[in-house]
Amino acid sequence: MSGETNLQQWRFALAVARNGLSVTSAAQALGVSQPAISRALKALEHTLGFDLFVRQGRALTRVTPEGEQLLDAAQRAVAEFNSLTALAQDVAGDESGSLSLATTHTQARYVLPPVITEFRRHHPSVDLNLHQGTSEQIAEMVAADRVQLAIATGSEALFNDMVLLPVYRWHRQVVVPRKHPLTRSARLTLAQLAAFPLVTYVFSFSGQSSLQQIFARADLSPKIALTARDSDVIKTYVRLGLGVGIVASVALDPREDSDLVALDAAHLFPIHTTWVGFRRGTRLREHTYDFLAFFGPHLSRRLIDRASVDPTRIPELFRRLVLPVR
Amino acid sequence: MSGETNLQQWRFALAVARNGLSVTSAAQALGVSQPAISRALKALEHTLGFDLFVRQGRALTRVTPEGEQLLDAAQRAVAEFNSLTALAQDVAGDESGSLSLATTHTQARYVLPPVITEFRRHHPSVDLNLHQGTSEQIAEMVAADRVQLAIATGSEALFNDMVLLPVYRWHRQVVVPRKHPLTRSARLTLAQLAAFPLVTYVFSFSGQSSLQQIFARADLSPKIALTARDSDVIKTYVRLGLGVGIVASVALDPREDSDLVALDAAHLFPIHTTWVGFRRGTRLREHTYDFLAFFGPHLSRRLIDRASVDPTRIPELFRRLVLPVR
DNA sequence: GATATTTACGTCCGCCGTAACTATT
DNA sequence: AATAGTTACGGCGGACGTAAATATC
Repeated sequence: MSGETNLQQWRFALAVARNGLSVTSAAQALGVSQPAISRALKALEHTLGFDLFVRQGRALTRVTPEGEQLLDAAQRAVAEFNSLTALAQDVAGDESGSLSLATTHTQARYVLPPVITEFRRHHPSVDLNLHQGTSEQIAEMVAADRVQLAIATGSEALFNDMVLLPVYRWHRQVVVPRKHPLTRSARLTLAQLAAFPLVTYVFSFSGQSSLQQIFARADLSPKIALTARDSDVIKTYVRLGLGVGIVASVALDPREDSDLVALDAAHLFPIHTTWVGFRRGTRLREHTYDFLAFFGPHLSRRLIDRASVDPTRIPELFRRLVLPVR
Repeated sequence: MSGETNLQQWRFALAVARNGLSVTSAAQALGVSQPAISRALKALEHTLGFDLFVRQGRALTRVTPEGEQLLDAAQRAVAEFNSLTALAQDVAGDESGSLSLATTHTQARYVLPPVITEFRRHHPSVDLNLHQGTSEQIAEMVAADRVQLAIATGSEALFNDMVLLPVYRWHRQVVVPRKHPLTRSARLTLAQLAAFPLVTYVFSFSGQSSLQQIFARADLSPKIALTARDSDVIKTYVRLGLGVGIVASVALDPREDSDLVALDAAHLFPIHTTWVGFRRGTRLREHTYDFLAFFGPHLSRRLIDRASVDPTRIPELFRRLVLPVR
């Protein structure tokens, strides 16, 4: 190995690895020209004396075994340097900076607005980037290092190497128009529900603990009138009488949705936990700690730090905490 | 904070901190000109927006509180980057590089020669730097990051933030010329010893478990004929009949010292453990693992890695190991 | 006046972006 | 043809060393 490598080269290589082995998208993600990446990568591999990526023609097809090892170590080095920078800014009392987060529709639409408002009030000069997407898209943004925080419900398996902190729990509610037959029922049952066409989230019908399976276990197979990606669409179609809606409890606004009747369904479906996550090895800025505290008041700095050090202890650390149910 | 800091700046700042806040010696240690450090430091502090060092006039007198925090984090970042580089070289199968170690006279003179020989045979292209000094000097070299490995006996307190692995144990032996009265004694006692002037190491008479105290506890106060810094000097004066020598057991060579008689003194003085240490957070090169294995065959890669991860477990990890006594 | 740090200056090297080129589909 | 990566070129900026200046003791 002749010569020195530098952090920038590793940053570039990591960006390539994280952006589907595409030099172009890595360049876009980092805001540099594409030749810059291409050249730096070549120089890096040259000083290393071996390749990090396998090429087919000019395209990168996969990471070499050596690359796996080194990119892993490089990730740690880059993370450590980023932590240093974050610490420096905090010590400087520098209020600027950015906070980028990715979350789902329901969180962005119903849960986060007051949190964001509060945050902006305390940190007006931090520029906030909120990205909305499916769990998969959120996971992708995290993987490509485009966001610092991820907020989602379930799908923990998609977020490897992250520290996932439970924030609050919610259950499903059934929504129907006024005067719907179900409003006369004192305590809903699955059988009653299954008698009507259902309108609910797309993802509620796939996966392990899907609604499908819950009904199936009771030997019921309800008709699905419509699956949507967000609660607003669901409520719209419930209003049109298309069927009975099943939405997250947080997605109901007493005022806005006063034309609808919400029926408790906590006893029918399992409870969900919404979490917020960040990459392991990241040092959070002061303002990020603040954001987390606004989001979940139990998320004290002390608790977050402990969880960061050893994420396997998270269940234990949160066991005694009574998370709010919304 | 405006602009970016870079690793080099932090390396420089760390070097200054580690070299007694002297810009000049930091420059020498890093092999760069002194203005380079001075300038980089100024630039770093400027982008940070606050000072890392307190100045009195032009001289640096101490580290600021902010500096403490940041240099600590910077150390981690730099160490992580160095680890990356070390890994890269190993993955490249790069046999070059260097291994620098600091140790005491006894180790350098009696214990290390075969280790070094073996090492050179396996890694002829690694250039080896062996520095000899007192425990304090060794600690200083470690602190200034001028050596990767330190080998010493006792003085653990001087080597903070290091991983210290026990290698072997040794006891003291009494050496006298042939026909010395003590050679007739079957089993030495402190009282017998105290009847003669003693010749031994300087450091054996200072500190916690010094010879002085051992004799004092037995109400004895032997006459000290000479204290030397190395065993060769001691043996020389024993040969001249100046007194009875007390040396490390490893410092006796059956052939070379055939004109002297060695008397067992293991029952009189506490046993010592010689250790080898390296800074926490360092990633060792392959050849360094090899060196350690040659030095202490029980120092397997697995054991070293475990000890590195959590040095507090070292006593536990080594408990079941029977260290050789020499 | 000696020592250590800072400032000044000239040079060089490295990295970047634009643009042209090339391989692959 | 379009897409993605590489090579070529010109320019800018950062970092270094030498040398001079300036504090500080």
